[in-house]
Amino acid sequence: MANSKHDPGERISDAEHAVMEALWRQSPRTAAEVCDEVCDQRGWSLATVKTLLSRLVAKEAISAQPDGRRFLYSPLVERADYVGGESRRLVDRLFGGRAAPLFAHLAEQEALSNDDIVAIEKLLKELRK
Amino acid sequence: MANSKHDPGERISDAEHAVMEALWRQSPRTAAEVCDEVCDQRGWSLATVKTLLSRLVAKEAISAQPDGRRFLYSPLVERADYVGGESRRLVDRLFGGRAAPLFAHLAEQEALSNDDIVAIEKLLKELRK
DNA sequence: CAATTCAGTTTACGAATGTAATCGTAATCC
DNA sequence: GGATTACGATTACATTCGTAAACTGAATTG
Repeated sequence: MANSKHDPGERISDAEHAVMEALWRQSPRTAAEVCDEVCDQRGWSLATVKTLLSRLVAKEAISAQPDGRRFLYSPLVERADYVGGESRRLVDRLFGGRAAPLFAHLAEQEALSNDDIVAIEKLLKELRK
Repeated sequence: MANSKHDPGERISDAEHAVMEALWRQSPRTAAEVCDEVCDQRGWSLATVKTLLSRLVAKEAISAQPDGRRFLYSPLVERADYVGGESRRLVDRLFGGRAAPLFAHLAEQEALSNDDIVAIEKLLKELRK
């Protein structure tokens, strides 16, 4: 394996993931700033965001740098690692670890747009070199 | 949208999914038969399987046909629907609904074997017709 | 027919999750 | 400088999940 910064060890939940996305988009951020970005979309209160931030700190998925009396939160887990892990999990669970059947399914469900197809063909060309 | 038989409405959990897989492989099945197939792999007791079967019935993910004093369980949710739904969820959550980035990630993580690549190219050829 | 066995149902119980409210305290505003 | 604000920390509480054990009633067995 090449480069995994920090395992969260414990898994990141759905709600927590929304907070991670906000921090991946920009960091470091205060709790209030994160709330600005997610509270509306998810119908959350600031208190909820604070809870989620604490839990993420506990899981070592993010760090909290003291800044005066508050904290600036930053991701410890990289988005690429998280996304890779989750993708892998799905492929393992549902497709016996093979990616091709996943694509077959996405294709069947018409989840592949023309843009997707073009993009993927380009990728394949790269890969087979 | 084309054909979805039965939504489970509630989501199928990880442990429940293992039971579903057993029933998708073959059905109808009794609790004991399901246990034969999964208890070893997961280190579960028969009691656990019974609980999971009950919960799946409650979620209307499977049916229970009385057969004498026991039940024969069968999936109500089709595997293709479940798999499609889960795949879609992942793609939506992590890739903004676009499949191409998922593909890129799998490629980067070397999660694509040569066989996968060949299979996917074949699929793409079909699709663009 | 009484005892045992077997199948489903009910109850259990701790950990994780979603979603906050409350508390304690440091800073800031009149 | 007392009141109000702004934060994080602590506590809360209903659900879901994982993992069973206990219970109940029917069937089988001796």
